[in-house]
Amino acid sequence: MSRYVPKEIESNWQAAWDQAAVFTARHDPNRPKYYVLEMFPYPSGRIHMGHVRNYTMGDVVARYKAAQGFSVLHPMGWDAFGMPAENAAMERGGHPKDWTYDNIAVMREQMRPLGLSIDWSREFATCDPEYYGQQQAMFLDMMAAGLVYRKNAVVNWDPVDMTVLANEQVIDGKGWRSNAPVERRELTQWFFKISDYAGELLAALDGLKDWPEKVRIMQANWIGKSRGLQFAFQTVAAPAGFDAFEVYTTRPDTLMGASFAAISADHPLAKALASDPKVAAFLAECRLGGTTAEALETAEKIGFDTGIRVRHPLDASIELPVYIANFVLMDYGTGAIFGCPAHDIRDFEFATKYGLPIPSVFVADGATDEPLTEAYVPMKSEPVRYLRGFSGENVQTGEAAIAAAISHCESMGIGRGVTNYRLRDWGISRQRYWGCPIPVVHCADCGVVAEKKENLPIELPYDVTFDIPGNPLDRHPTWRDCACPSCGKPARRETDTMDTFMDSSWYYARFTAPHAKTPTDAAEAEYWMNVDQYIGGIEHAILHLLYSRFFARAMNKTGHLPAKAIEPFNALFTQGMVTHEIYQTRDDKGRPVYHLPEEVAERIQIGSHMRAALWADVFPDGRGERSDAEVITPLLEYASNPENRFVEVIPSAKMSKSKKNVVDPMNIIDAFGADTARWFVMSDSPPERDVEWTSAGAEATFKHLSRVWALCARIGEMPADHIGEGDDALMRATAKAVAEVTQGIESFAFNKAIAKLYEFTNTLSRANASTATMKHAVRTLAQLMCPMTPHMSESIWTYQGGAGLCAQAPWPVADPALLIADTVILPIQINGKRRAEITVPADLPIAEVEKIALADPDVIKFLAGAAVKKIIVVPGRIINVVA
RNA sequence: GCCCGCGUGGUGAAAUGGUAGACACAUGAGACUUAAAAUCUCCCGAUCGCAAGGUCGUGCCGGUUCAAGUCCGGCCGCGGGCACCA
Repeated sequence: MSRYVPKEIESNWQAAWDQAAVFTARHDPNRPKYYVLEMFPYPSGRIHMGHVRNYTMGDVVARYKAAQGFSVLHPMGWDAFGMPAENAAMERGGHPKDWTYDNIAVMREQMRPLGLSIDWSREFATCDPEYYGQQQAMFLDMMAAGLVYRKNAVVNWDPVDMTVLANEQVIDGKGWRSNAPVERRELTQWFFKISDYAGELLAALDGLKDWPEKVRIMQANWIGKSRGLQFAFQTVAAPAGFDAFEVYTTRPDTLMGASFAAISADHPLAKALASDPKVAAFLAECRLGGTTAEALETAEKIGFDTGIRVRHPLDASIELPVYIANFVLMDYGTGAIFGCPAHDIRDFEFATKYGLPIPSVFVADGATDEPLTEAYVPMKSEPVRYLRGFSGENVQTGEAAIAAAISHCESMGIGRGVTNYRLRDWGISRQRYWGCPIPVVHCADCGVVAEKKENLPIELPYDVTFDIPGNPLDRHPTWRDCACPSCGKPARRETDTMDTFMDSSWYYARFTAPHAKTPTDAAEAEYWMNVDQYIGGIEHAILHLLYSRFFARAMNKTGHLPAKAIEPFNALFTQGMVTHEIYQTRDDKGRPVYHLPEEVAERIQIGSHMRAALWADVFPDGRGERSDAEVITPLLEYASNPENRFVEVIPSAKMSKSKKNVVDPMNIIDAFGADTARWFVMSDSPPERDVEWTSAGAEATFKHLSRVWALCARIGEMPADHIGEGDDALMRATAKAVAEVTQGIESFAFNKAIAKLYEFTNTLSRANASTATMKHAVRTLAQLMCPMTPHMSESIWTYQGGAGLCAQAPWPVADPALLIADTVILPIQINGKRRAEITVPADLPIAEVEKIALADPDVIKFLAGAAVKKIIVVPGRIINVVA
């Protein structure tokens, strides 16, 4: 065994694993299965450090579970549809399909040298017709099951690019590409009835014990359950057919504070009034501006008095004006509200603007009834004194009063208690080319007709161009024009494609039978589902994970997944980002200029602060071939002159091309090997937290692995008959390492597992034990490191006489007897301060321990004659003497 | 505005209510070397002390407890999610 040169071993071991088909997932009914999945990548072009961290984490779990005897499924694929491919075609020419598959080829080749234990035979891309054809089949099944429908919806429309924009693509009210002002447009779109499942998706969150609490809370907030009263306002002087309209409120206890009613600009009553040009003009005004959060926040609250009045449901003598208001949403509740300015900030603003009365319903307990200068909105659990309404003069909390108000109204025949959800139906139509075509046909006679299943997949045509704005499918006559599947007459294919979130909502199920002629295979799904461990970024906490949970239910309803798979991910882990410093200088106008890490010289400490300089500033003719020693003096000289230009170092920033702080994993693998990259991203920081990539850290990792390598070589050269004294101690240390590393991996505390491996390595390198014990210890070390550093582990394993492949060796088990210490060191506290320490047999009775403790000279010294009031002995832990 | 989470050395971080800072990075000192690199050894929270050792110390204030980084209450700061949701 010579020097540690990763390049010489890594590709060989990868070939050995491939040859032995070690990572092929096998449906073995006699073994428990384990399905570990990392969120599959978008083929953007190159892999980045975030991928390395994500897939290494999954790989550690996969390799560990395999060593434990599980039949492991660890697949990989590509989330391959989406806009970047079209943008690339528009900007650089070429075809989205070619761009995508080229990227996939590059990234697959970049992933191979990482040595991941992936079953590549199951690989697919969502843009493969074999995949999206099955997705179309499921769409038809779900349509037949009533889970899909069409309706009009307001969207952000870019009039130049002629396409719908997602909210994220609207910047300052303008299209991100075209820079044209975005319009709100009503389009007929396809929707999934996810709202039907709102209650179930919320309730089932409680069962997801192995999901991060944070993600469950985020989903619960997103689903947004509320309980309230829905009732009808009887109208006065309204058009025919509008004798009444429904409103919804979560604060029915404030009903006596009503001073107006307001309806959405999209409300049927508003539309009925639009024959009045003034109303029509107001509605048009409401439609201006985007639907983004930003646009809404800055938008002024405006209203239009319709002249219509409604009667207060609790007191018919009170008449309230009806406004059309731009802040009332049609798709939440009933699209109409009652305004209670005294106890709602927004209503207060509105009432003040339009000079409406502001009657109070309650005041803070103990407060006097004074006119309000701002809305008084107590917490639901805050006690208040009711002035008017259902509670009389009682002091009550909002929660109790709300419940009382609902039952009071119900008993009087005014409305009913209703549960509402914020979650809206999932709009999946995209006016885009590079997505899964929606398999329906529009026929003049038959209407919307589902495509026949035998015609699937409806494949995307290749002969399209992106030189004109809009969806190329719309102007592709031979693809667009087709025969009606029902009557055979000429008809028009749906040219919208599906939201790419559809593609990622079921790929985990497809991996269980990637080549099946149906979307899934019942026997395979039964064996492999659910995903036992899912790993990915927190950015998918809501949309992807919620859609997948819904889609699994929809697949179950249409017979594509067993009932046990309606929650497809048993355990979820959300990993942090890999960050890196940003190096910034400023140009003459003070604008930031970013620099690549390799442009920046090592930092020099001058006095109390660190200074970083650009190589180019220190060596105007370039660094050339200067050695590290040759640069240090010029660097020091440069750094010591504060007149010089220095680089501002901004730590812990997300890696991004524009900030030039991206570290290419390929460079790291070239320089140090995959094992170093893998070990580094798993060490130091807890996996859920961000980890900062530092070149010093990477080098230190490489040095450590080199030390392990050298240690292994040294043990390999020990004479076979060497007898040492430390056998028992080393056996104990080995058992302890096995227990602690296992515990670390089990609990996703990879940083702690690695800390324990450092500790064990240090112990082993200082040990003087017999050759057999040393060899056993180093083989165990190789096994424990194997999930993180699989290549090096194989080399050590083989060199030390391990049988077969380390990757296939059973995970070591610690002998419990070796984990129990004979003696323990007990610190002694006196009044809570540590004063002494005693070593006693581990099984010594408490009474004996007390005796020894009280006889200890240090204890006697610190007690200084004071009487002992109490002595607490925590066995194996600590002794506290209270005086 | 509402809902979460987090504040520990120069840095990344450990710590079932039981010895705060494991493990590692950086810095410093030393060994080896003609020299450098590499490698190895030691120190490394603050403060007082020659030392032994003492005192203080987990954002701030208070509480519970024999014992609090950890539990409870109130502040301050940072981060994340949601938001015309009636």
